[in-house]
Amino acid sequence: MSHTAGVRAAQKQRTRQALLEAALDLLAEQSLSSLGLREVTRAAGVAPTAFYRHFHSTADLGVALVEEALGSLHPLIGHTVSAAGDTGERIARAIDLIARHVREHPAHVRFVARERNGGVQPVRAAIAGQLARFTREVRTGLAADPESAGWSDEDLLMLAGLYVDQMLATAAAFLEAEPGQERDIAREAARRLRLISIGRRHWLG
Amino acid sequence: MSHTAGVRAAQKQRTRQALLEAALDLLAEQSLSSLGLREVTRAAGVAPTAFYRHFHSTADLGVALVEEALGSLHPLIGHTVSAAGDTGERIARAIDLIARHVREHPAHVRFVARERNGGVQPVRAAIAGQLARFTREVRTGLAADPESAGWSDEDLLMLAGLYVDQMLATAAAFLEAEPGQERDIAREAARRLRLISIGRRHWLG
DNA sequence: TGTACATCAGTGAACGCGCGTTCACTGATGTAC
DNA sequence: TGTACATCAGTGAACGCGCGTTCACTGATGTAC
Repeated sequence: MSHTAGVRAAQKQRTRQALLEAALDLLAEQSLSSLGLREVTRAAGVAPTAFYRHFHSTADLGVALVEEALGSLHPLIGHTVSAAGDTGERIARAIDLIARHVREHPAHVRFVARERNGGVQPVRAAIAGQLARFTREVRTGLAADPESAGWSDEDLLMLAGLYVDQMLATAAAFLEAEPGQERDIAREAARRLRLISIGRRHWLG
Repeated sequence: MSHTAGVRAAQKQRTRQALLEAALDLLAEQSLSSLGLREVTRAAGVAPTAFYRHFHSTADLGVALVEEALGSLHPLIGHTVSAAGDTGERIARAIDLIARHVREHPAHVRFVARERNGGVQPVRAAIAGQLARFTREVRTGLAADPESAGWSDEDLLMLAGLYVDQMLATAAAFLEAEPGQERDIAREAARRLRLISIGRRHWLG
């Protein structure tokens, strides 16, 4: 393990990860614009000054969290949109996927929901950028569907945006749910998606 | 003007209003969870300690801001939902109304969008409460429409929720708009509402 | 109308505390030969 | 493999500053007679 290309680099990554995780933890109960650098380093178990070896500021750390929270989700999107099955099955599967993601990564989801309209501009911009990418990916998935024959690109983007917004709203609803309410939220979300699907089917003509 | 029932009370109201306005101003660029009491009193031109004569904390002030931002909107809602005209006209009018409201009260709208998922629980709860009220009011408006014959109350609530979420998303989009982009945002919002209306028309059967 | 007392919105000094940032440092890791 | 030097992630002391909260106060407004 002497020259495995970076004992030092690996340790640096570990500290960076500790900072990100400590921050995410603290963000369960506050927003980024009130998150303190000392708070984060204290929770991560390093000296305050170590922070500067990794980030310029908490806003900078926030942008890194956006990448961590949303960057890995892109493959999943295309997969879900272009899945097989009839409308009802696809809706059920999409909602299941959201529910599982919220269960497994509640802190990341909360962070994105909170900072999407939050007080830190670069983070807002980073989230908007990722969501715009999701919207384009969903659009591409929808375009491949025979049901989209005759649709303009503009209309496909509109529909994709509607779906992406709906995903986020559903995720946020799962987050706020009392234990036991999840089924109601899933049913309401399914109904909304069904209505949108019906609108889609009758959009032309 | 000696005993017009409250020179003192009137002055107190004026100070309270100055605090609310100063806070709203400061919240253009940060979120409530990082808003300081001293910051607010400085901007309002009173001593820090004066704050306590009006609010327990900035969270308490936030709840008052929610009331100010959303409380007066309820009459407007019913009015808009049960307006005359065909679908296209009603959609155009609703979006116009949102655009004007955002233009006239940008700070209030930004505050609500930001704190809806923000880091201050009582404020989040207050906003959720107001939005739930809006949803019920829209539902009542929709129920009066002949097009809603045969709809279950659950489905009407779902549709109302979809509309309310859409209103908020549109308002948030107007807020972020560069000058000149407003028309594009209005067109996209109209398209979304049209698709939802089509879904509504074909929901049964 | 005039007087004497009560109320209470806003003041200003003081407190202890945690903040972000600077700086020179240490010592393990990396590199050249 | 061994040695000598360079790099750099993390440290710890120190700084000035603004924070939220307490307290006793002041003086205009309100009330009772």
